[in-house]
Amino acid sequence: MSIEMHTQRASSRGGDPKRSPARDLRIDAGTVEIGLNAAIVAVADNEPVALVVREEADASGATDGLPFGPFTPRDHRTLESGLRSWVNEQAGLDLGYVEQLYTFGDRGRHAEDDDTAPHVVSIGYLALTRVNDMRELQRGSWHSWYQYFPWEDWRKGRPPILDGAVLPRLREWAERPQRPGAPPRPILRTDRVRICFGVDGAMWDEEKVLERYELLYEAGLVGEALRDRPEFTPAAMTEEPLGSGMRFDHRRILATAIGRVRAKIKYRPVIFELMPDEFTLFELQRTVEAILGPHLHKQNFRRLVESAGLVEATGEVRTRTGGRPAKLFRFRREVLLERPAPGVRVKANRI
Amino acid sequence: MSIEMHTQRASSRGGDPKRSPARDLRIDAGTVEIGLNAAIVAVADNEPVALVVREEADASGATDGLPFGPFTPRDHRTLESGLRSWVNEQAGLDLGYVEQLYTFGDRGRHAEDDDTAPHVVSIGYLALTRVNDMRELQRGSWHSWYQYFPWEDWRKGRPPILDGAVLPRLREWAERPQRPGAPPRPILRTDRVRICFGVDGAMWDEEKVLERYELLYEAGLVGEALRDRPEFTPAAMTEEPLGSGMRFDHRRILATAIGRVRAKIKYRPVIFELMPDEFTLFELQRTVEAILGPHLHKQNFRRLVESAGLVEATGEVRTRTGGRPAKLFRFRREVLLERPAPGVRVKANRI
DNA sequence: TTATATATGCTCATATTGAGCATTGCAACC
DNA sequence: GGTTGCAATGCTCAATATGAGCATATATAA
Repeated sequence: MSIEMHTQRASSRGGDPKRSPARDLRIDAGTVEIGLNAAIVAVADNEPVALVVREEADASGATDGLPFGPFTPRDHRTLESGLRSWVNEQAGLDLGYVEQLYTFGDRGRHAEDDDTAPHVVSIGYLALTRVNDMRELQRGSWHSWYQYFPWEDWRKGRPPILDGAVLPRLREWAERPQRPGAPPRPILRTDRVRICFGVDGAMWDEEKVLERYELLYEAGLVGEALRDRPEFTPAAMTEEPLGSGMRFDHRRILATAIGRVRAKIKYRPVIFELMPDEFTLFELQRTVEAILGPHLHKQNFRRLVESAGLVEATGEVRTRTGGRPAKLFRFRREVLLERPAPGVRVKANRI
Repeated sequence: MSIEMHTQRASSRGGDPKRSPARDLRIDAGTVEIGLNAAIVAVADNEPVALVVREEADASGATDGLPFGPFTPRDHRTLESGLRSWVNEQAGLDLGYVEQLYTFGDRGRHAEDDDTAPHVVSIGYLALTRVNDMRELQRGSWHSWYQYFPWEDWRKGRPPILDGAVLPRLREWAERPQRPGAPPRPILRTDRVRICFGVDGAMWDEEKVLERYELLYEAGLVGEALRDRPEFTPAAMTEEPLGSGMRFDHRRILATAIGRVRAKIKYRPVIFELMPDEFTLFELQRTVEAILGPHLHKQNFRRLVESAGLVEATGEVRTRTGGRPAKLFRFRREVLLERPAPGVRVKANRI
């Protein structure tokens, strides 16, 4: 490949005919199919959920996946409008808050089985929605995201699966001797386990969802690794894979989405995309904790939220809270027009 | 489009022959070309620079662009390895730190002129590199990024172009009356100008580089708008476009890159990707200021950097600083193995 | 009526941050 | 050789922000 690649686009547009060979090469080797993938997230009853569609099982037996569809530039001017349009068609859901997550180009080796099949590039999106908007779904259902990532669920304290399965098996993998003659690893496996899973003095960082999933994938402990990589034959995997698997690379996209939400609510007021119009401060706190883990001091949380000007009292109260009635609040949309609108700036890593 | 889009990928792999019409439709309408675009950033002599290649002029007269090439899945397993490989071929540069920025699907209307041309989706990448690594570039040269965004250069105080040209023309655009019968705007133009450009009591947020560029694009004040949108004829644009233009959507990608670097150095130690092995704390501060703007308190900056454990003294000193000799420091790589490695946590928005 | 549970207001010790003064040590100049 | 200028470095102090807990208010349920 010695052609001047960065001039190709110019030649295809500028109409310089003598460059057509380059253009043919490009179409031949460079054409791919774009898949738009949506991690559509809500919180219902203090349970964070994602919209999941169930299809025929893949090679690993996974039936669940995220809603997705191709990007058809003929029909949609932008990627995001394409996504909104087919989520609306498929699920009957009008997305509100949408943000792009990441573009994944490698789908694991299974995608290269058929050399003539077009390569697929997945663009992952995060959408946040309210339970009110959840009616009339044509297909798909809402699943707790912790079903796919049980080690991420710290709402009842440290999840037992960590010490029961995840860490022992990761340690075995980390201490497995290297093949003789293999190059030394730039970062030790034990260090990677320590940083990702917060052991040996390191802290658990709830935002490292993707890093943890990818480490488990590399260690062959999740179903997708079994499916994608020949060295992990079913025989080699005598124990249960960790968490429910998903088709394609959808669990990776969901992991990216969870990590992004966890990071973003701390510095942008996106938590309110998940709340009904009116709510009590404790309901707001419970929603934050459903996403981050339950480590918030109640009084300080209200001080934080109120002093940042994120909410205003409606004047109403909610009774039947189990105790004293709670004032109702609504999101102060004006903060979006003020200084860089803050999120609920709860400190990361207080676990 | 009422087909079940999210099953298509399954059918193309699972081999359900009766679905081939859907597959044909997809290939016909859904195939695109992937362009990998690199914003390769360095800081030389306290000037933040990006690698720019110069080609034939486009419709707006722009000759500068970012290095880019197509993604050829046949040759490269991942998007990032594709990027690294052709940056190496084209520019003779071995990239170190690379991170994906954003995937842009709409290139403005000029891309739809030729209906048979494949649609291009641009995946933007940010790469950080050192001046030492800058030798032996086969093509391209380093340009100050403020050449393309003069309103972002606060190193000598508030840039004059803001009050001299940018804001007057934006205000004229914001106050221009709407066409009768047009739907009311969800956010007022004046509010958008206020938030993006920090006027009327709002604060200048140095991270909103992309938002500012896109507002100027929408207002028809940058060359690319002239090129892409028929309503901005050259006749309608009697004044100079703002900043140097770039080909395709490359200035948008560079804007994304600048905003990302400015945000990221505050919470991850990526600034050291731009530093030589040994440096004084003031050199480090100057590099941060080249990127963010010059608003750092020298003593507090050292306290911050040293107490975060980001650096360690080498034991050497640098003389000829103009005053007392300065201790030399190096990056403590170990922080990457400690708690979530922090950046230089200078507060945003102190301007 | 009392027990109980939550809502909410308030205090206080501690950590972090912003700003400035004081001192040190090389280099250039007389 | 001393003096002066300049940047490096050390240190203080007030203002805020943060983490934790005590105290009180007001519902519902037994």
